[in-house]
Amino acid sequence: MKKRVQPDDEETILVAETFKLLGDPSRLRIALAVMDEPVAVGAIAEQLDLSPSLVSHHLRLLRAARLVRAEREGRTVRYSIHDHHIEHVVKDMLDHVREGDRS
Amino acid sequence: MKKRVQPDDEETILVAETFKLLGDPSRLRIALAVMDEPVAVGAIAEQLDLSPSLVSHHLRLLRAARLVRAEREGRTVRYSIHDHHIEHVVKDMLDHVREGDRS
DNA sequence: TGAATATATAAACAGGTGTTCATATATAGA
DNA sequence: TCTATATATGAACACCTGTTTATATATTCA
Repeated sequence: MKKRVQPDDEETILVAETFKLLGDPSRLRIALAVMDEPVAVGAIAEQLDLSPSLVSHHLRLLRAARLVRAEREGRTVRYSIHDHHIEHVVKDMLDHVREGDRS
Repeated sequence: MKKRVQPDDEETILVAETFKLLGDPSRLRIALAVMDEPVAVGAIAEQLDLSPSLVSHHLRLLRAARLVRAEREGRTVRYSIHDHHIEHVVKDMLDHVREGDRS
């Protein structure tokens, strides 16, 4: 129950790996696409104009890092953002980028 | 002054690029190292056991993305985290990772 | 100016990674 | 079972990226 502040090496690597997942445009778009509601793999692929195979590949990684969660419903599997935590991280970073443009 | 929610393609790529920067262990460690106070390049290199050259390389990227800021003081240049925004992003992600370990 | 220290930059290489294509698995309905 | 649809997985490849090494720039002090 002790609240550590500075991460050890293992945690640092885990955090970096998670950031890296969001560091790819396709994966980030997928994460954004499932932000509001559960979306099926095929629907994500259509919306983002990516192959279902590629979307599935990325979803597996995102899921392994608990960035998204899956729920099966018959033949389709719907993915959604894992929790509000991740939502905040993405939105905060978006705010950071938007603060940067002097337009 | 309009508050957009969904990023366009350009913003998405920028956000991804910024996440990618934090997605490398060395760069993340550097970002963490300058979290509390401005630290000189050489001091960061010593503390993290990285070459000054490598640290400088990474700092240039972090600086270009406004993740850190630099202030020169004579021969030394001290770097610090750019703002609390970035601090939150990193700490939130750390929390996410820590929620994951069932130990 | 010249030497010493602190950063920064350039080129090059090895290892990693996103994507595609082919194939496999899973579920539903007939 | 057979067919059709929705996801998932494996292998291969082209491109990218972190790191090293060498060199350059910047600042201080004598």
